[in-house]
Amino acid sequence: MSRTESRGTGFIPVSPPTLADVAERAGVSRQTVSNAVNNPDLLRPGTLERVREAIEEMGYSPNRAARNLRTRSSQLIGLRVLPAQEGTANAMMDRFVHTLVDTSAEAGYHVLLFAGDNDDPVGGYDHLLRATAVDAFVVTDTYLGNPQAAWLTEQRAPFVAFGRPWDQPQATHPWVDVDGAAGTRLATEHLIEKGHTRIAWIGWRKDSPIGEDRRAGWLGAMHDAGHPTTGLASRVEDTVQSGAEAAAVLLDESAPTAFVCASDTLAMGVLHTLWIRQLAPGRDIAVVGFDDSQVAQVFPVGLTSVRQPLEDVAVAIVRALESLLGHVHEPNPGVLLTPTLAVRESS
Amino acid sequence: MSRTESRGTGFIPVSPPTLADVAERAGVSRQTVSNAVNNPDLLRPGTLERVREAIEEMGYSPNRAARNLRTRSSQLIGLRVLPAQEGTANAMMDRFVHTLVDTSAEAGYHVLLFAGDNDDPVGGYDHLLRATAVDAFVVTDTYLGNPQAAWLTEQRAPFVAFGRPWDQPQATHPWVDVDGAAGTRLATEHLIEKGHTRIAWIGWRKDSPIGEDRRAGWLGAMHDAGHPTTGLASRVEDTVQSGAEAAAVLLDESAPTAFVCASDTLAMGVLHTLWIRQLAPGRDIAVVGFDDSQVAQVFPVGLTSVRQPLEDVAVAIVRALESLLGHVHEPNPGVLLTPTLAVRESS
DNA sequence: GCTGGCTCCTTGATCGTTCCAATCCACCGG
DNA sequence: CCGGTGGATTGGAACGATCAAGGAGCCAGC
Repeated sequence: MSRTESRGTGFIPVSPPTLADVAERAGVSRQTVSNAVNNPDLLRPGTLERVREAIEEMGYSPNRAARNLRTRSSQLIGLRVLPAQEGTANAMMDRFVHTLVDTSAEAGYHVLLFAGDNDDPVGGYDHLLRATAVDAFVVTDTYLGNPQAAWLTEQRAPFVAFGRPWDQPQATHPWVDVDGAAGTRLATEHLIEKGHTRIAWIGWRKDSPIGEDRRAGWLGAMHDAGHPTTGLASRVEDTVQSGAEAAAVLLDESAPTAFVCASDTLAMGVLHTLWIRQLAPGRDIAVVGFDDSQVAQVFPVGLTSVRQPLEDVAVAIVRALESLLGHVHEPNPGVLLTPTLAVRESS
Repeated sequence: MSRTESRGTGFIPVSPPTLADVAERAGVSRQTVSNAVNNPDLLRPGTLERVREAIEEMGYSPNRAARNLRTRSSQLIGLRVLPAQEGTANAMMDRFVHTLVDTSAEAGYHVLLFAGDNDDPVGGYDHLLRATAVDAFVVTDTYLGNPQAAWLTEQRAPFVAFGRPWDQPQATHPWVDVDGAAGTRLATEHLIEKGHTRIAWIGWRKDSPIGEDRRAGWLGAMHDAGHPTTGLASRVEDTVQSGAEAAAVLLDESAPTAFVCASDTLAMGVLHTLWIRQLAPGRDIAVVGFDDSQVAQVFPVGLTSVRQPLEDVAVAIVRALESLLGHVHEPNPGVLLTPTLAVRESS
């Protein structure tokens, strides 16, 4: 009963060969072909060879849906995408997603994107979970008060977070994060080494633990070096405009010679103010941003910026996912990676 | 035979309810529940109500794998992601992908990302196709000589291309593209309106049909206005450095008062040269870029840029996919959309 | 009263794979 | 010669949904 023959009639697309087709051709049973694919060690070398030839000749690939149904797994990892933010410098997700896709592929997984909805933060997760459409999630927006991590834990859904559980220190889910404080410390120490003593900080509002973390790096480095910090810190919204205004105020009131910013967006604001005041970035005033965005890279006066090791983050996340899905209990659920500093002309 | 009871023992995660579970609870057959989900019109209102209640109470969602197996479709759309390019201004894929995910979701599809490999341009496609892991593809990198479109056509795989089949005018696959020439024409006419007559062009090498298309828009607008173009065009690599050098040469030799560029990356190069020469963008020399990247948006002197309607592109692509997968024959396979101009201080 | 047609619902088969238990076979020691 | 052993292979069942037929039940019409 050759199925390809009975089906391959004219325009109707020929359906791909199945296990049974391959089995018939190789003169073995379905299960043997299945084993050849999944547990080659179980076959005698000769048989394996024969089956492999048949697979090759027929261009066989196991049907995903059937395998998923039987094994109750989809080999898919869900990643929620948020609305693209216009007017900010940050397009780092590109880098992260690409490595995530690459690394997942090596581990035998694909990445499934689904839409996020701020009104219903767990809706998308719920649907995919109940339909067993994905095996696990990667959660990237672990901002304060985000219910996703708690909800997923409650549902016993496997997931790995990009970002520490700031507001839930008792959380036990695996996470991977970048040590923001280490990044800003790196930036500040770099500036101190260049001879700066009055280094200002422009960061986010106090309710952002990520922002406070980054601020702590600047503060720590300044304290360690014995430099003053009073009047040198500012906390604003993450927009170019806010950064520009904060820089203007700081320049007027505290005469800093360098700026460390919580984001490239804010740094662009600083550069804007310098531009207006005819101050040359790097020569007159040093500026360091955060995220090493494309903006930092192509800006005429290259912007020195803290670069998150997003590739390493993605790799660590996939590792965590693997041990999670392989039912290997990982004793230490948290991974903290250290960023680097991309030094350019602005410092 | 209550399955949830027999399974929900202690730590073992309770498997989601199945069609049969819901059917038992609602006192109907499996098929009736299936119809309640997929063809509600077939049920009597009372029955439908009853089944819906059962579905609601049990939190039932159809198992994706089972449905996929039976219907021979995955409700997944494959999108190949390319390595993130560093040092260029362009992160427009973010915007595109997000809308694609949103629009696909409305049409009942999810987006599956898979890794691209330059050595094996069709490898990823081939695997997913043979495993019937996706229903269709969105092909974004339709550069010259790219074998994917032809290969997919040959395999009778459903796909929609973002980008015209430049080198294969006889291709019949559906595609959606942005009219680059219209964009640069818009940019050039905008500058002409501002009183400029010596408007220079900085574009890509001649072997890029997209680049030549964009160049044609500038050329056409200049001709129509009766302005000279000789010595005002330059073709270079798509890097900041090349853009800067080209701008320097053009300024020295042809004294343009404005630049239209094939990309924001090149425009950044122009701005670099202006910066060095102490020329103020927008006041002394006008500059227009292409893509409305984040760089254009956050640059201190906002960069006027041609903005591709990526949201509309994504919507059109999903429409095309729908009619493709619904076996509706679309007589006109090509959709050409017109970009807009995001005017900022640089012009 | 029987038929035909309609609406509403049910039953058995099927999609292509992997799990499970059984079978086959060669080899070995007693 | 027989039972035990263990590796290689097999056939049936199951995963959970939809498809394709096939009933009930009801009503109109002759």
